[in-house]
Amino acid sequence: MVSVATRVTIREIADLAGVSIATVSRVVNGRDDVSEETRELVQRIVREHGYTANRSARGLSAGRTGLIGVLVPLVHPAYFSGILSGAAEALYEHDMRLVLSPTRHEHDREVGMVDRLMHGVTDGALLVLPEESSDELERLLEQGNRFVVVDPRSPLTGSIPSVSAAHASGAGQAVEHLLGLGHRRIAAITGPHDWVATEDRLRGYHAALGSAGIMAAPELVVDAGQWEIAAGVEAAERLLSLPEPPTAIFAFNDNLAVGAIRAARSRGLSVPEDLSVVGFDDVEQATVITPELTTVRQPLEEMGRMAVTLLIRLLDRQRFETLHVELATRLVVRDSTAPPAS
Amino acid sequence: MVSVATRVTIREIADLAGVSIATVSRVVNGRDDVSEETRELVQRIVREHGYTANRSARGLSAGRTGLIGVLVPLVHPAYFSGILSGAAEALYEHDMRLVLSPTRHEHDREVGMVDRLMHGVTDGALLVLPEESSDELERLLEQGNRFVVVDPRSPLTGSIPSVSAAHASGAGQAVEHLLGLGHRRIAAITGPHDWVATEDRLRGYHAALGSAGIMAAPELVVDAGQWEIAAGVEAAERLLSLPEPPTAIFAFNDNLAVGAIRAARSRGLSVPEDLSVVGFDDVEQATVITPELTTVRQPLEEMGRMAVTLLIRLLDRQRFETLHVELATRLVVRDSTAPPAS
DNA sequence: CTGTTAGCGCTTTCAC
DNA sequence: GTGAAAGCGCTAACAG
Repeated sequence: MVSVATRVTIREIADLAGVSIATVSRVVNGRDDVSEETRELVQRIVREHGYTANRSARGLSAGRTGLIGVLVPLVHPAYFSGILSGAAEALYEHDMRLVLSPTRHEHDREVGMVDRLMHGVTDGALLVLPEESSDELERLLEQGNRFVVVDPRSPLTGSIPSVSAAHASGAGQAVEHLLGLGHRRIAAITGPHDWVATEDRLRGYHAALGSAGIMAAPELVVDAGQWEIAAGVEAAERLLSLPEPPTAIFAFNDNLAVGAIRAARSRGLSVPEDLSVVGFDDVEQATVITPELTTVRQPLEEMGRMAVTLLIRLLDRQRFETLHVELATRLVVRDSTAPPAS
Repeated sequence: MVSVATRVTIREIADLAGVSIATVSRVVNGRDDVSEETRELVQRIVREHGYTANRSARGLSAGRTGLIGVLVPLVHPAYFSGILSGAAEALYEHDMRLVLSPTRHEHDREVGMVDRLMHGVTDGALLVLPEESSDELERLLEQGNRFVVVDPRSPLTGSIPSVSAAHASGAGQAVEHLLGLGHRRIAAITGPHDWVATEDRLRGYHAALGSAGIMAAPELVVDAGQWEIAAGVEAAERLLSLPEPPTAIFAFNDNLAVGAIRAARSRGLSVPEDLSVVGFDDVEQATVITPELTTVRQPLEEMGRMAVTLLIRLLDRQRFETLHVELATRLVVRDSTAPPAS
C-alpha cells in the first residue's frame, strides 16, 4: 500500500513555525526583510524536515524554473560530452539543473526543442553548435528567448552571446610548434569549409606560416569536408602522394589526425620519424592512439562553464560588454611530432 | 525594449476557439470525450498559434512534469554517454525530457540529487551505477520514488527494477572465442571485486573454461582493482612475468585491455601474434588503438532506452513481471586476437 | 459532450 | 517585520 509520499509543503513549515507562508518563502529565498529571530526559527524547521521548494510551483509562480536546456547535436562524441560536463557542473553550483536535448543535427528538431523548452520548462538555453542561421537566432532572441551559443558553426551577429575556443591562435600554436621543430612543408587537413572553426583555424595556419616568411603551397591545404577518421585517411593519402609531400600535417581535429596517422602507417611511414602530425581538440583518443597525439587542447569543460556564467548573467538581466568570449587553447606536445627526417 | 515574450496560454486558445479551457485541455491531452468537430477546431487554433502547455503549470496541477532525472557518476566517459544518449532519445520519443545529474561518484551528492529531483522537478529517475546500497534504494522506493537502476554496482533486492548487460554470458562469449582459436592458458584481468559486473564476468569466465574441461589456474586471474588503463598495464605486467605466462588475456573492460596491449608492447611482445587480448564494452577507443580491439559489446544505448521503457511503465503504474532485465552482449572480433603462437 | 470550479505550491504585492 | 490574498497556467472532478 505504498502511495507516493506527499512531500512537506511550505504550508506545513509555516504552521510548524507559527508564521505565515510568506515569511517562510522570504527566508527560503534569502530575502533580508525578516527578523534574525524568525529567520533562524524557520531555517531550523526547514532543515529538520528537509524542506525544499517544489520547483514546478516556483516555476509557475515566479516564472523561473531553475532549469536550463542544453541543445547538442549528439551526446556521445567526446567533444560534446566535455561541454555538457562543464555546463552541468556549473549549473549544479548554482543549484540549477540541465535539461539534455540532443538534436541529432536536425534543424527542425532543434527549432522545435528550443521552442518547447522555453515554454515553461526552462529559463534559458545553451545552443551547442546550432543548426540555425544567425538570422534565425536573432529572431529567437527578439522573441524574448534567453540563450548563449557555444561554438557557433557560422559567424554570429553582434547581439547573440557566444562562447568558443580561440581557433586562430590555437592553429597558430600548432604551426609554430612544427616550425620550431624545423618543418617547412607543413600541410593542413581542414574541416568543412563553411565552419567558423575551419575558417579561423585556416587563418591561424596561414598567419603563422606567413610570420615565418613561408607562403603555404596551395596543394598542401586539403579540405577533408568532414570531421571523421575516414576523411582524414583520404586527405592524408592525397597529401602523401604529392610529388613533394609535406613533412608535417596539421589536422583540424583529432579524428582527422588519427586518420592521417593511419594513412602514413599504411604507406610504411612512421610517425613522427617520417611525418609529424598535430591534431586539434585533445579528446580521449589522442592518448589512446600510438603514437600519442600532439594536439591543441580545447577547454571544453571550461567552455560549458563559461556559457553557463554568461547565460545566468543574461537571465539576471545584467548587461555585459563582451558578448563573444573566446577561450584560449593550449598546445599539448606528445609523441606524434619530431624534427623532420633530415 | 524587448520584453520576454508572453506565450499564448490555454485561456487565449479557449477564447479564440469559443470553448472552455477544460475543452482545450481535453483536446491537448488526447482525451476522447470531445466531439470530432470541436476537436478539429481546437486543434487548428492550437496549431496556428503554436500553443504548448506550460510544463510547470501542468506539473503542479497534474503532478507530472514530463521530466526524468538521470543520475550518472560522470557524463564524459563513453560508457555513460552511451547510456545517456539512448535514454535521451527514448524520452524524446515520449515527448519527455532528461534532466542530467552528474554525481561525481559522491554518495551524498547522489542522495541529495534524487531527493531534490523527485520533489517537483522530475517524475522519476534513472540511477546509473548508483552509489547507494540495496537497502538505501529500497527505502527510496518505499518513500514513493519511482526509479530504475541501470547497471547496478552491487546486487539488488527483488523489488528494485534494473537493467544491465548480460555480464556472465558476455564473458562466456569472450572466453569461447579464445578457446576456439586454440588458447588454453587464458588469463583474466578483473575490475574491482565487489562489483556485480566483475563477479558476473568472472563467473562467465570460469563457466566457459569449465565447459571446455579447463580448470583456471588461480595465478591467471588478477584483480586490477580499478577500471583504468594504468591498472591494466600493471595487471598485465604481473601476468606476463609469470613463469608460464598466458597466451591470451581477457580484460574486463576496454581500458584494461588497452593497458594490457601497452604492457605487451613494452615487453616487445606483439598483439595478437604473441598474445591475444579481448576487452569488454566496445567503446570508441577500441577502434582507435592498434591493433583494433576484439571486445564484447555492451548495448549501451539500448540499456538507456530499455530503462526508460521500464520507468515509464512504472510511472503509469503498470505491473510487470520482470523487474530485472538483462540485455544480450555481442562479441565483436577485430584484430587483437589470433591463434596462439604454436 | 462541455463548462464551472476548486485547487496544485509557491511568490509577490499591498496592508498593517 | 509580517500576514492576507491574489494569482501563475493547468488538470480533474463534478454538474448539467
